[in-house]
Amino acid sequence: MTKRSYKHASVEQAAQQYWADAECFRATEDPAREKFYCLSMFPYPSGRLHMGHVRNYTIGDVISRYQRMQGKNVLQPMGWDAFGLPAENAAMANAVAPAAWTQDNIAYMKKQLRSLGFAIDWSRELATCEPDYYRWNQWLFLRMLEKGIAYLKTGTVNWDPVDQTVLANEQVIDGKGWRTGAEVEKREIPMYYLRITDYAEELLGALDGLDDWPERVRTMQANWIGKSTGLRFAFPYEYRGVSDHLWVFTTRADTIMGVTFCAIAAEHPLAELAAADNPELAAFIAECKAGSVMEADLATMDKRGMPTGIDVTHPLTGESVPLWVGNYVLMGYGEGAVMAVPAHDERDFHFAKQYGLPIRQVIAVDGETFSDDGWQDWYADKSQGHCVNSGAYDGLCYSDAVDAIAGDLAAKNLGEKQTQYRLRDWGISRQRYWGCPIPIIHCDDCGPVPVPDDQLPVVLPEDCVPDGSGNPLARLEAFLSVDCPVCGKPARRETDTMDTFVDSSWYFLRYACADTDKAMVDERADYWMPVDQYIGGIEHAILHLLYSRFWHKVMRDLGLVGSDEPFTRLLTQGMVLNEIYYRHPEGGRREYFNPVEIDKQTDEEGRLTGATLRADGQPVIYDGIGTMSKSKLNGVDPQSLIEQYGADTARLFVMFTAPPEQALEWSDDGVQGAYRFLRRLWRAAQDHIEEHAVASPESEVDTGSLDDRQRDLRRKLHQTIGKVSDDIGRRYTFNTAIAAVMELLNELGRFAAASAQDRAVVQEVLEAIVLVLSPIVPHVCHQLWLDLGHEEPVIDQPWPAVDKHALVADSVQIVVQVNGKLRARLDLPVELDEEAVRQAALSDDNVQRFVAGKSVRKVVVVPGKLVNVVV
RNA sequence: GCCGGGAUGGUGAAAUUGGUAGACACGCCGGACUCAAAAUCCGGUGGGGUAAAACCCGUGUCGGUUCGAGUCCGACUCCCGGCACCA
Repeated sequence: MTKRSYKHASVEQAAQQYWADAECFRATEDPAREKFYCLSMFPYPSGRLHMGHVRNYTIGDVISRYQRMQGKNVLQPMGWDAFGLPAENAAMANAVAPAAWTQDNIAYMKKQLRSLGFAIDWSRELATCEPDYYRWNQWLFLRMLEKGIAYLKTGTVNWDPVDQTVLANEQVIDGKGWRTGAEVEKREIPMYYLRITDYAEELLGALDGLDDWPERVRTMQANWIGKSTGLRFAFPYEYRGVSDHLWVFTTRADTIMGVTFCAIAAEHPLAELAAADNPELAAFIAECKAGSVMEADLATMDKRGMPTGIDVTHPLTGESVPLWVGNYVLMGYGEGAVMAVPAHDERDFHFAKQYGLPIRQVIAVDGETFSDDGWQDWYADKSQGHCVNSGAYDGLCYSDAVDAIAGDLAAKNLGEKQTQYRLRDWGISRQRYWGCPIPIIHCDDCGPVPVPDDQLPVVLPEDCVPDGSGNPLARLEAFLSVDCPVCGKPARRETDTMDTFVDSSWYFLRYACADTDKAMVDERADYWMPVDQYIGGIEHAILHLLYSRFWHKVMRDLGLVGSDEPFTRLLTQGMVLNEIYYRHPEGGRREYFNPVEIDKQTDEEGRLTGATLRADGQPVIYDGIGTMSKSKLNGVDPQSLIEQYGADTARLFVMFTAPPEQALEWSDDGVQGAYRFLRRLWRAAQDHIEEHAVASPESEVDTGSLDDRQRDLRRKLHQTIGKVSDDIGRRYTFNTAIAAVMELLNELGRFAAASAQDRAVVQEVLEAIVLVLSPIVPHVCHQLWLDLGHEEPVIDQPWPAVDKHALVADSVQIVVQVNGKLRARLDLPVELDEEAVRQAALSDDNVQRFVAGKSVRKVVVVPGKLVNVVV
């Protein structure tokens, strides 16, 4: 029976059946073997896979299968980041419990993942919404409370005054509540925080050791931690007969003599005090409390302020300095108060111009003239210049001035040098239902009391349907009512749940020992950890990856894990982007539409002029392109692609279309090409097998008696093996690896096999192609490997080796340039020395045309590559 | 606003260490096969120029370094990601 045509459905089903029956992907701890832990960021079960998932998990699968062929003991697990806001939104929209919605989604998406043939050990599957998992969030939280790493303080949240509920940043659109359209307010509430700032120094310093992380991620984390050394110092003041100090922090102590005012946040105690008998100021402070808490909003709003009427005293000059309330000063940073030096801080400059406050130059740069008409960048450049108008400090450079000023303030007990971090402690309290309950009981007599370990887990009731106004747990008496563990009196449970980043900060440890109910992690975690390769979207470069590092170090300090860092090598996948369309009905919430439902109108140059919803023909708003997300409904479901072309084509296409780190605007142009390639490979193999079987197979290539054609093909083959090994193993440029194999297959197509030796070479080429493609398109390679005459499956084969003897070539192409412009290409024997190459280049006819009549100033020879004649 | 990244043919992209710009594909054009279509195969395809070549121009914009710049440096434009409660 011949297998003339490629039937992806049956090929893929058979391969997947084989892997399942043989339990190929079940990983077992084996200290004798080198382990490789390959981890992809687990998905949020939003409903269906989107192309970003397919890309992410295909990358992980290619690396896993490649490492397996390198002989490693590979673990590739999968699970579900199952708590989160979209489940509550779905509950509101469809009146279905988040738990049921989430379980349905998991079941569907798991089926989709299985159909893609990923080499996943499903026996370790977990979901963060299972009590067996989240009880350990609660357990570790209690350990953190004991160690003082977790603590209670107030934090600011977005408050919807109509729904009487806390809003996520995502639910605030243009400063208004997404459902009610009401103007959002800030509100202070008690929250639990984790002292990530205690680990700031280690989190920063250890970035240097993460050599196999992308440079950009390390830079972003370093900037996020934002270490700066500066001066914390005080402006003494007297107000209503009380003497006190206004403390501020600055990194520019050298400009202290240029202070012309100070500014405090609206929430600063001094502002409240001053507002007590100043209705205008009270109104302004109330105004400052409107709007969202998002930093992007705070940083882009109009800078506004109002004087408090209080004067503070400059600690060095004794001058009176007016104190303002500024809407741009954040209570959460530093002291909630800043010194303002309009001449040398751009924000202060514009604020001073707006309110007519004095601007005093105290730094000068030779050759530059200061003018308060407009801002110039050198005003704030601390790398040049010296102090002026600064009395005793005149002439000093930045660092000398800072030292001198810090010394003088320290002598007066009014200041000290301080290291400051931009990083803030991690607030984990969420006023939401679908999350891990915070294990605290509130007692009128005893205050907040930790739930005793033997009462864990605090199980989240699963039959609630949130309605958008507050947390349904707060109305659930069966959950709320509990006796105080300390005094036994009736008390109430905490209703806040944990930030879902807690769930995702340690799930990779749990995969190593998902079945234990005795402990959070056991000794198997130390076999698999650290993760050798972590793969996930670049959008997680800071928060998730920083929180995980922090959590890991806390667990290390509690003696639970042996490693310092969780992820050895990191690959940050570029986002898969798609167009975004929405409508915004008057007074209602935004309604998004999937791009496949949209008809676009363009002008003759292809520019978008309008867009309408196909269903009703009415216009929709185009909102640019952006990441595929549940909330913007612009995801592309891979299902139809898999059904039409098969998993291998889907995998090949996403890996071929762009390098993994690059962002990708979604288009399925080119899927045909991937499918065509697999069919060509299939037919090339089947044609060969038929012929080979008929004309007595001579399976071994006799490398001692090759003709030129055979040698050329084998050279191309071994060049390709070398390139693909480097592209997959080191560079992670899967697209160029695939292109190299395509070139090889094209060359094979031009090779007419006549003799037994020809067919042996063809067999060698086909086997190598199947081996190197098997991590990318494992199903078709599984079948072809068997068809090529092997008993053992390709999954258990070692990666092919380069035959260095096959790479040897007689001639090399040398490029000849004249003044850097290409003028000739010469095929020259490889053994030619530099002088001979120079002569050959100069004597070329076309080179002569450009050299004739001019004098040769210089000849640059790059051996084996290029000659550049400079005239 | 701040931090990080990106921009190369009609399209996705390649060029790994400063050394041939556009590999490999998609699309399109032409041809073969076919009663016809699909599929498949062969050829062409950055722009200008030529009978064909030669040659000229060309990697977001402007400037610089270099024998030589897509690649390095400076300034800018636009797009994407993150900004602590989307995950």
